[in-house]
Amino acid sequence: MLQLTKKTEYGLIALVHLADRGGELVSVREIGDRYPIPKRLLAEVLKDLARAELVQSQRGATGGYSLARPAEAITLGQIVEALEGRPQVSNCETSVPHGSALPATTRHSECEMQGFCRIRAPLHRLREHLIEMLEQTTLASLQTGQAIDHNLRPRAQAS
Amino acid sequence: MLQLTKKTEYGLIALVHLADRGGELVSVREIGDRYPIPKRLLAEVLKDLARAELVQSQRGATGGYSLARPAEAITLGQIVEALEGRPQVSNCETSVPHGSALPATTRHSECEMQGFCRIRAPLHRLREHLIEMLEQTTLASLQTGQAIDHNLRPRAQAS
DNA sequence: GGATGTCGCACTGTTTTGGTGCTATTTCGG
DNA sequence: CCGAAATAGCACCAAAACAGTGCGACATCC
Ligand code: SF4
Ligand code: SF4
Repeated sequence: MLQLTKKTEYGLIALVHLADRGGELVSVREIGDRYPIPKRLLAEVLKDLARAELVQSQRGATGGYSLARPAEAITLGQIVEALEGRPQVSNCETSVPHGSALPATTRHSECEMQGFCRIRAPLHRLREHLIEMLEQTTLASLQTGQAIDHNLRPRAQAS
Repeated sequence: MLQLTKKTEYGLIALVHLADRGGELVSVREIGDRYPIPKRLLAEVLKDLARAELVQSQRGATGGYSLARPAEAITLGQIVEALEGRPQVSNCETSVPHGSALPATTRHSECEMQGFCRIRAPLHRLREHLIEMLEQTTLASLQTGQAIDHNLRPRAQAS
């Protein structure tokens, strides 16, 4: 449905919270206590984020997570990729997330009409734009509330 | 996964094919014979498209479908909306497609933290941009192969 | 009146998503 | 040294969305 998953939303929330804390170690418990998110699932999300090296983890008591780099250097694109794989618009090619978690079962995905498909190229181009958009949205911009200003300039059939 | 459904792809293919035929009546059979799409499902798609008034239908023998307006006046946004509902990025608010086909079950969707959600606003803004992007892509631009030039202008954290 | 179409809607099988269980391992604090 | 508190890994389950089908009705041309 062209919609990001709950996992991604949870991840976003966690990351924003994490960003607020600066470089401090934050436990899953702390985040889970503040937002109505199943702690267990949240933990899973953080793990994925750690695998993608967007956050650093520290095990043991007093352990937790912290951002792996400044919020300005973490993009929505990276987050989405870590949590649900590279975004695709069409159904040709299936890329698995960064880490290792996803099953990568359906290896069929060989749409029989890739050769003569009229809509394939335009769709891919659309995808590029979408990715670009995600890439321009940093965690910092989410954090400060406002932002996201990738000016897309209206064109063609205006009125 | 931020990916459009097969139904939408089928719809796109059908519409492009339809656009090529100008204003002629084209039967589901004709399209189904040219592309490896389950005819039955294709029929379902065309019906949805008709409900959304993107195509006109003519019943009876020699009947079929034709574009309801010039290809330049049909946007990807309208197509997606007809086939899978208004695109959403976050999980608050669920809008049903135009017509009547979709079940519209999940009416819960009351995310408990709408009041104090930090990521909600930015996500909504992102959604607006996405919709704008879809709205700027016309069927004509898909048909001619090239196109899609909603200049999004890079900005913020460049290097 | 029959062939060829669309219409409508319900129904089923598969895949993805959302969420949980359980056990191991790491680390701190006393 | 021991136990509490935390992450790591991985498998499992339930519910929802998606992909596809069945079938009977209605419309139109010949
Ligand atoms: S080939 Fe055309 S139809 Fe098949 S998946 Fe790629 S885009 Fe969709
Ligand atoms: S409120 Fe925040 S978390 Fe809840 S759905 Fe809207 S965006 Fe996602």
